[in-house]
Amino acid sequence: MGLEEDIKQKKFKSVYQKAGINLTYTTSFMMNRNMRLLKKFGLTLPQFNILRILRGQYPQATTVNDLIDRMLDKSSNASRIVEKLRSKKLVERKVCENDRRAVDVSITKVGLDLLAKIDAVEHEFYFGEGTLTEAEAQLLNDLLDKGRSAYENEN
Amino acid sequence: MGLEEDIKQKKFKSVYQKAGINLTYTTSFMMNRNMRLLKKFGLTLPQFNILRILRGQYPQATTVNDLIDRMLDKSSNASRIVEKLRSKKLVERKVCENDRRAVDVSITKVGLDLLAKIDAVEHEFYFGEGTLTEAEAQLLNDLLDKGRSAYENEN
DNA sequence: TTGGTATAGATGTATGTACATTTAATGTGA
DNA sequence: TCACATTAAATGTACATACATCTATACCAA
Repeated sequence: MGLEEDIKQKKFKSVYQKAGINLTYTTSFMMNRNMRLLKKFGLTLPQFNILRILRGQYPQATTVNDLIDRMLDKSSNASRIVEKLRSKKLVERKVCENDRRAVDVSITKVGLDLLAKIDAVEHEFYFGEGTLTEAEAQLLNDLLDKGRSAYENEN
Repeated sequence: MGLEEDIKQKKFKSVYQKAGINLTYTTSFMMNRNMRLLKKFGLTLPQFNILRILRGQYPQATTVNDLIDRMLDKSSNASRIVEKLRSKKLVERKVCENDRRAVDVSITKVGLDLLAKIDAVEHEFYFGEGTLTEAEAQLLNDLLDKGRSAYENEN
């Protein structure tokens, strides 16, 4: 089914407008899907993203500021998400010794075990081989990078 | 700048994983941008999307249920967004005469005037000609449609 | 007609986001 | 050393989302 049927909009002003709306619709579609998958593991998407960043650094700790830098959605509020994860014992926080303003966050054994379980279904999060060929996926990456390239000075 | 530098992640498991993350990142990038543009007009993105749907139907009214059907993010909570718009005089609500459970929502003159102002900058919301060629934008549409096609039975 | 069910929408709750402000620690220049 | 700016993080507020539940209306079959 094409985009037109999905959102019940018959025509678009231009192929550019359609691409913009298609991007939003497709991403929202996949994110809703991923959210449902993660819910089975008791995680929300932003919680999962932070856990993965922490695993990437493990066994090093990561400050809240570093987390914000590396989150897909730059401006989200890492402090409160970390607190949620801490209350589930998935991460630990301790004041950084070198800079007592900063907070070192690290993933716990419990957190690592949970991520290991999610790894087993991780391929479900993305368009897979049955959907796009490798060349098509590469092309999609290139088009997205090229699209963003016009805005490099922003943000 | 490629995705790797933007999100400070050096490598991906596959081109599919990279495409998934690229989709999320790019869409979030553009939506943040659009949000900032809309803020100048006193609107949030979902409020803007609902106003546009209402204009598409104008002068016919649209029920809240129809709005939910046609919103890009299907599961959002239309009632409360409509109430925000009503408090700004941008839409009107009245109980539907044929079905007193339903609520007819229509855009007001004030709402139409506001959208007309936003139309003047609407091209800023999407990748434009300076960014992708028409053929590339079309290709992007095709890849997104193909990507979603594997999940047609869901939702 | 009536009793059960479906539907439209509103509402409560937990979570997250955007943004401004606050607090505490650090750095810096006279 | 000390005033002042900067930085890291937390917090308050308005808004939005996801989901469950509730209320009112409509439908439908016996």
